[in-house]
Amino acid sequence: MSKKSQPKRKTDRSLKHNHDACIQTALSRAEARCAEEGERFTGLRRQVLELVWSEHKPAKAYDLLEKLSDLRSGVAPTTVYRTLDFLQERGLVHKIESLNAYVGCSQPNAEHSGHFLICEACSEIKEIENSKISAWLERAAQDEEFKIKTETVELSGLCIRCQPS
Amino acid sequence: MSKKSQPKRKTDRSLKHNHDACIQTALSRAEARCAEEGERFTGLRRQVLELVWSEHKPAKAYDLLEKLSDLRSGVAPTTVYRTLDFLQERGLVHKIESLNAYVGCSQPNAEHSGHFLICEACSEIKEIENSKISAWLERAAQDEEFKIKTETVELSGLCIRCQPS
DNA sequence: GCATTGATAGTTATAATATATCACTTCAAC
DNA sequence: GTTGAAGTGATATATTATAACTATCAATGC
Repeated sequence: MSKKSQPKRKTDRSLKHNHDACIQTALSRAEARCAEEGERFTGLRRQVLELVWSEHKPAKAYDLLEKLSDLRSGVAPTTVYRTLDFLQERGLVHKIESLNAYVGCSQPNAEHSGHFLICEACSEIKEIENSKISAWLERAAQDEEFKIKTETVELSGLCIRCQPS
Repeated sequence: MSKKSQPKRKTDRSLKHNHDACIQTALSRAEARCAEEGERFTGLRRQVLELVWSEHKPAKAYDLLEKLSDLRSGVAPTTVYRTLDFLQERGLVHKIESLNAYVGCSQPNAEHSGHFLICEACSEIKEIENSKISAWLERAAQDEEFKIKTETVELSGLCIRCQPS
């Protein structure tokens, strides 16, 4: 509600970034990605994605449901799950399995699974773009002659801001 | 029910191993581990662990509930979840987050999180003991100065037996 | 023995998460 | 403007998980 001007101080990562810009970028990318695939980026889909992106924290389906209900009528669980599925299939959001919750993806791309750092203290989630991880995991799977299709990698712990100094 | 003698042929990994031995080993280890920690390995705990170990496939809580009901009376969801929690805390079972299901752990040890290969075709789960994985992940997290406490690593795909040749 | 106490298990109720199914609407292509 | 597919609404229900309270068991000190 009161997402207004962000602080002037931006000297370290513990301070707020320009999150409105974050959201706008995500929405634009989503729009582009849907266009590429010949899919419609409807009002409902935009609203849900915007809600998911409202923080860098996992959004629970039923919380989205509640917030979405303030924006439009006739919202049921199906509405939310269907839309999240659509967004997931296009790599626009990821499901965090260990939390039963959803986060926006900054690298829209239906292929990648996403690897996450989840802070137990502040709930912030960071998607890590470490291309080596997939390579490593594939190597490990190779030892068992296993063919990976999707990777669930969720690392819980403490982010730098929440670690006792 | 009909888990009797295993096949004589044991030339490749696609064939059954001596799973009864598997279960017995798991139970003995569990017993030992509880003793170490001064915890009681009660009949209920033994039964649940045995059911979890009945296959190298993830067991759903409500399936365990049903099977457990055949073995004793007064079984409710709480019974199962409570017992699974106990077993999890001691590293005797792992929860597979992406499936909401549980598997037995062959390296009873409260510390390790477990890394899994999950076959989408046959459902078999293999826990991989690749100590390098944790090291790699920690290195990746270190880039973000993130302190990992628990790792969820679940790789879905096709095991060697289910890959089209 | 047996009373006390903490751990274990039973019981009931309900919360949280997710899917199935069918009907109605919208939109774009023809 | 008709039509067909995609999108959304609406209702019902399935699945997964926890809360809160009670009863029982089992180890311990007396």
